[in-house]
Amino acid sequence: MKEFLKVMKAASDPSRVKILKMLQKKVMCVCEIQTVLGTAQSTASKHLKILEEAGLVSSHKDGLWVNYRLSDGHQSPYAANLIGNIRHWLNDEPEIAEILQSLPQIDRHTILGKN
Amino acid sequence: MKEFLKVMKAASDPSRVKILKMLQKKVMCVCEIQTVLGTAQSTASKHLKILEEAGLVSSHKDGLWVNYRLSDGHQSPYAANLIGNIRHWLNDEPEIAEILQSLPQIDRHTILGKN
DNA sequence: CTTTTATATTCCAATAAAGCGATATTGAGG
DNA sequence: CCTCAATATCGCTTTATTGGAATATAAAAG
Repeated sequence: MKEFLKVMKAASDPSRVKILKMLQKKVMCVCEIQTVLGTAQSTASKHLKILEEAGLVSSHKDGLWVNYRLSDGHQSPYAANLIGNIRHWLNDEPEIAEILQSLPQIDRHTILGKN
Repeated sequence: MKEFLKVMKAASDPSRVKILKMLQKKVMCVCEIQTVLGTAQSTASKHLKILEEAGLVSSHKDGLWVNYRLSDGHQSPYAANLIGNIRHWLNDEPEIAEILQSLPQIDRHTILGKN
């Protein structure tokens, strides 16, 4: 039950839904996600933690960066189901479509004015 | 997006999940649900409202009683999906199994010592 | 039209969640 | 080592959510 509730709870916040939709397009680091969401860095990091603990997202370090990607769902059948469904859900929501369109311009190396 | 969030939020409370699992077995009135959950009447009523607004449950009056049943999901594809999946989810959770087993003994006419 | 019964709603207290700034951690590079 | 960059965690405030008691509504029965 707790496992199920974690997934539902993780999926019931707009910022986290946006993150899931972004990660459906590409692997991203925290600073990229933070930029797209327009939140503080700590906020983005916390959302990612919640998603990861629900089994919806996985991370792995690459030097200073932490890359987040959609989970393959092996941790939780509930997570697996949601990951599969959300792929074709919400794509027509203006809020989401706009974000997805902006993704190609988001690059970790140009975020803090480097390069 | 709001529609999706409503469904996820409705499904992220243990009492509401229990209600969904109960209604999978039979149509129930508020006082029966209240009894099984062991909560105040207002609490049960409020949970049912949240479930109904998410499109997960529907109600219809029968005299003084209000009968609640699982929705057919036509209001929301997200609700429809959850209703379909939850049917075979969580059945092995002790917390849920116990409730489901107790359902046959629950009857609105005997709840307040009447009969 | 008053009373009773099942449910809905309102109000309030307690708990949880979200956001942010500040600080801590961790890894890379001098 | 010392510093810098990316991320994580902590402390705090604001806002939601939950639960129950009390009250309101609505239908049935006298």
